Amino acid sequence: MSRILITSALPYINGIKHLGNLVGSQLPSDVYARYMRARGHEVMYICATDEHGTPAEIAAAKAGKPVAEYCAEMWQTQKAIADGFGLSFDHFGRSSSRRNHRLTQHFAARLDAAGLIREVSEKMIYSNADGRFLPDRYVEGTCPNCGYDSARGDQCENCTKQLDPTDLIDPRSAISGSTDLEVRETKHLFLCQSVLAGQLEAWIDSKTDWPLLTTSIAKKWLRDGDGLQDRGITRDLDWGIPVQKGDAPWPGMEGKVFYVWFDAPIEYIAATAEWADATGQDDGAWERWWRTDKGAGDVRYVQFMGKDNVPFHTLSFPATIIGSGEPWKLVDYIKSFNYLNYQGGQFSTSKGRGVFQDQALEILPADYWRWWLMSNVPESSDSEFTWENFQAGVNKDLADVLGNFVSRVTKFCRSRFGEQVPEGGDWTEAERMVVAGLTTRLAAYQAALDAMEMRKAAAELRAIWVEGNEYLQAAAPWAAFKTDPGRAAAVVRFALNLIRFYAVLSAPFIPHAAAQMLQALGLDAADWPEDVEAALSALPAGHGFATPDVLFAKITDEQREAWAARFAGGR
RNA sequence: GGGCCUGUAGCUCAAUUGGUCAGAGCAGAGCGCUCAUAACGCUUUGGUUGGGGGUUCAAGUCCCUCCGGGCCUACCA
Repeated sequence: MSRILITSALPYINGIKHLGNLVGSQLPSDVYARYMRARGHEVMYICATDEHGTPAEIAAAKAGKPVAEYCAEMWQTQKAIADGFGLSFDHFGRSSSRRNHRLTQHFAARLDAAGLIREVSEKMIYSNADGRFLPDRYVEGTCPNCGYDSARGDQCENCTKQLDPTDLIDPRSAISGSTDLEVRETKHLFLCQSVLAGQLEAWIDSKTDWPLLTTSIAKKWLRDGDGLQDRGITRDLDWGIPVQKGDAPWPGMEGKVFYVWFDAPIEYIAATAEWADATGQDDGAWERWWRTDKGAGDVRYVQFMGKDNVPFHTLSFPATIIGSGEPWKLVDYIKSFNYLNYQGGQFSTSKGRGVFQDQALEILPADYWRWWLMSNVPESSDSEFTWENFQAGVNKDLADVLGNFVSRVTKFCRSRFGEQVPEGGDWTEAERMVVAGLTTRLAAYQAALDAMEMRKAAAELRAIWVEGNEYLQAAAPWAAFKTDPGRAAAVVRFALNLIRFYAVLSAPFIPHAAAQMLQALGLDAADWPEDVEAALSALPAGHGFATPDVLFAKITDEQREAWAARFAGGR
């Protein structure tokens, strides 16, 4: 048994996320966590909301609520949605927690003591009407290059020229539209990542088994231009973690907070501490996951994220950890994903284009989404959601191949033998062949999941389901029943055991349906099969079951068309 | 502008990292079965691997070039 620490990238707090946010971190990490638990490993699976930063403040203002209240409510909402999708976090924390405040301030103090923090004085745009400094992208104006009138302060969307907000002609606040802007001098703390660049590069180079996507992004940042740049880790905002050296004030930094990307990854650790608090345990309980001097030496730590998160997880956060000089656990493997597009374009929160997580759960059970998203997860390149593909995949895989198998076996048994596992007959060559085939398939399935190759794992699982249909067709218990009822009984007994087998193996991907299958068989739980032959003999003759309802109703053409129209845009 | 990824059957993806006639699922066609959610099984059509050039005994894989798609470029997160 090993100990596996799993973190999913933190969803940002400013509203309900669309499916793209699920597919690249939360779902694959959940499949992995469920699988590893099923294999008997000790798992700590952590996620949290990422609550700080300008967008959170703006979203709260739009909702007409104090930001703390807004975040608390949105956390509840996101938690409920995560539960709805069956995400099995050991703890779903908040980056605004007391634990994260203390830990973030602690890390800053350690970095400062190590000489890795320097003060930088910067000129920033201040909006008098908004009463706040504006990040570059929140300053709009006319592009000096092409004349586009809605260019942003970081880059002109029209001509793609990189800009400085002070370059803009007639600059205005993107928040209020106010032109009452001024340049103000402000002091910020920078993390001296450049000092650690050599260590970081050596560390990245040692990770030869990481996805290409992960290492290529990391190396790009390490080597581009003048190499890894120092990074500002503080902001002039109200909502956030106050800049302090541990418990002590930080002279000159009064009224400032840490940058959201500094405190967000630290929340992985803090959320584990929140978990210990919530379950009434002491610090040792979470430290044994995170401190290599306190028991985390044998932990394998895996992170899941979309590609946009990779620089912060390969460089900034490791710089924080390494720079602290303390024995915190560094990530062992980073599984990164590309983007999921929607019907030929991007999912768009602002345009209401695509399916949002709450809407997804309204229209279909979680397992439909889990299955399709994971069997089409963007592992090697961006992938695309279309309603046609979604309908075809779900109907064929879940309804026809798996659901119908459960249906045909249980209904046939009920009509011929009644609702208990039938007695009589013995295994023949046919059953032994299936056991041999499934043993090979199971090994491939496990290998894919061990390697976090989600598409491959899904394909193997599907192939395992198909074996059941092939077996039934060949064994034809409906024909055997007429001449040799004992043989038919043996086939049905074997097939009912296959349902149990499928429930166990499918649970990482479709936990709700798997639970229904077990429940129909009158079981609360079932162990992962270490031996296929034994697993397929687990249900004895005489064991009662209940013929389940249709496991997966098919998506009709009418539904598909209605949804395609509803989610085309304009939420 | 710079960097990275990507282009394989109508669709979605594989191909042990340079090594048998480039494979699977879906869709299409034919046959079979009748237990089942008109479900299942078997067989089968379909590819000059985006175009062109090069290296090699051997290229989907490496190099050059052109064309298309995408991402990143450090204050959105």
